[in-house]
Amino acid sequence: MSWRKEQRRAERGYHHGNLKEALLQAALGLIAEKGAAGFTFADAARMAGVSAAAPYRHFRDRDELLSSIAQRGFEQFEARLTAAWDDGRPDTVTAFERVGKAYLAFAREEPAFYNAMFESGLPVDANPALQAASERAFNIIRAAAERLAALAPPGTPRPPAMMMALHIWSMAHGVASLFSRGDAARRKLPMSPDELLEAEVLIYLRGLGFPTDRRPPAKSAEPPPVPPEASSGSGVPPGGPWGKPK
Amino acid sequence: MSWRKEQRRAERGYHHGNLKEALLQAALGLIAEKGAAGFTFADAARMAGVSAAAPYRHFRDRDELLSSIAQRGFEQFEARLTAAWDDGRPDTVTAFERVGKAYLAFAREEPAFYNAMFESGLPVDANPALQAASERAFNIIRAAAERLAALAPPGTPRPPAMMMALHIWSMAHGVASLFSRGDAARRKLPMSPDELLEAEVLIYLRGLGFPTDRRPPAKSAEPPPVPPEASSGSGVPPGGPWGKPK
DNA sequence: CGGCTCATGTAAAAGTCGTTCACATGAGCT
DNA sequence: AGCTCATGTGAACGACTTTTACATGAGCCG
Repeated sequence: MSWRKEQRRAERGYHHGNLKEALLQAALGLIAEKGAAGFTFADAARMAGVSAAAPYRHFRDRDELLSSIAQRGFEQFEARLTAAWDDGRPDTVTAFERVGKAYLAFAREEPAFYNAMFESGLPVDANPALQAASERAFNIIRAAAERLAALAPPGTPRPPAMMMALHIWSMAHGVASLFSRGDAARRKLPMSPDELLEAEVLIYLRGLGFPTDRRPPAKSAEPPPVPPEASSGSGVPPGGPWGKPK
Repeated sequence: MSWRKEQRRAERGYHHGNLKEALLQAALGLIAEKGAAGFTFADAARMAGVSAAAPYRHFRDRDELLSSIAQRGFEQFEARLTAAWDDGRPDTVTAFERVGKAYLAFAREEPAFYNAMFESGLPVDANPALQAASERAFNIIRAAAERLAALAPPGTPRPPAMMMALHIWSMAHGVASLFSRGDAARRKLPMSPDELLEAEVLIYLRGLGFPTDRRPPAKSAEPPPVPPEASSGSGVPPGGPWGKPK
């Protein structure tokens, strides 16, 4: 039973050398399989091959470990949203939808981070660093909404970018929470969460007056950083945004 | 300290008489203040004035208590949504938005239920009764979407009602989870969660081609159960759905 | 190279929970 | 009156969190 521990101890000596990181990784794995609620400080210590008291040299308590994970999560989240947005290339609407997909992809592919960030019940606003990280992630959506709002078709009132950002955030979060994870994900849906969110966003954007048809594959020429594009399409795609894809 | 317990015991004798209900109420209170994660079986027992083992005569384990609460929550939720929908009176769009507001109101006014239902991490689909209750609640939204879809303006493709229902659900859930409770609720918003959701839904409906202007106060005459109403309004309200109210 | 020091780890202990088990109580039926 | 079974008690077990006193050894200083 404990020969592993002994052996590992032999390998690394009395001092672990990188316990903090090892604990974070262990916790990540545990949260992924048992949820933030089921995750245990003692388990993480065991998994790292140290005593139950050792983690207290690196984290004030269990919550601080969770916060650290959430923090990292927000950072990775921000990175993925940033990459998806890609500064609005090749065009604002396409990039915008890519951000939505990235949101869902993150929820699906990083359940542990997502769990720690949004479902662990830890008070985000109690930790300034955590709040700042969350803010930075949201700012990606906000910046994207800003650019999108600037393209509002002339003649219609320009929607407040902040409101758009909050709307999109709530859609992505709602779909991710309800359909893209765990329990309700098993609810049999007429379409995938990705398709569901894409249609939702497209309908929403159309409600704001944006042209939302899929554009034809770009002619290969590199478009300028911020193409004018103001009203390139005409309007409603045949069948609507929910037309069966493929 | 313990005179209360003694006194209560004197009042009610060895047998509590209504322990199951008392435990549910106690748990509800505890969840409201400390969240489903922080809620403790032992605490509920203490609050009901019985030993820590007593609850096991009424619930298989802690999870079953939580499930019972979630179940009740879904039932109350369904009742509130049903009342808000009011079978589509006075007109479908108005009633539909009332359902959205009811969703938020429930999340705000019944944090304990909401927590148990959506944030406690208990496997909804593992409990058939729970799943059924959740299904019934969702069916209200679904039925409302059905009626709304049937009113789709002629000439435009008719949106699938199920999709609409899922979209509306995700919006309401997203707004409720992110802005209407606990942590992120303190994020300073440019508008209230209610206004946020209302605008979101209106824009969405407009994207589907529905007329979404506010109608003038009804002339006092009782409208027929399902008024025709198909395209009573003209289209875009001045300033858009996000126009500063009041 | 020898010794100091401090970060890092351990063991033990206290307090809390969840859960089980043998036993106690008393409400309601016969 | 007596029986019985649902309901409550107390004690006990193991797991977890957190604290405390003590151990180890890596890195630095002379």
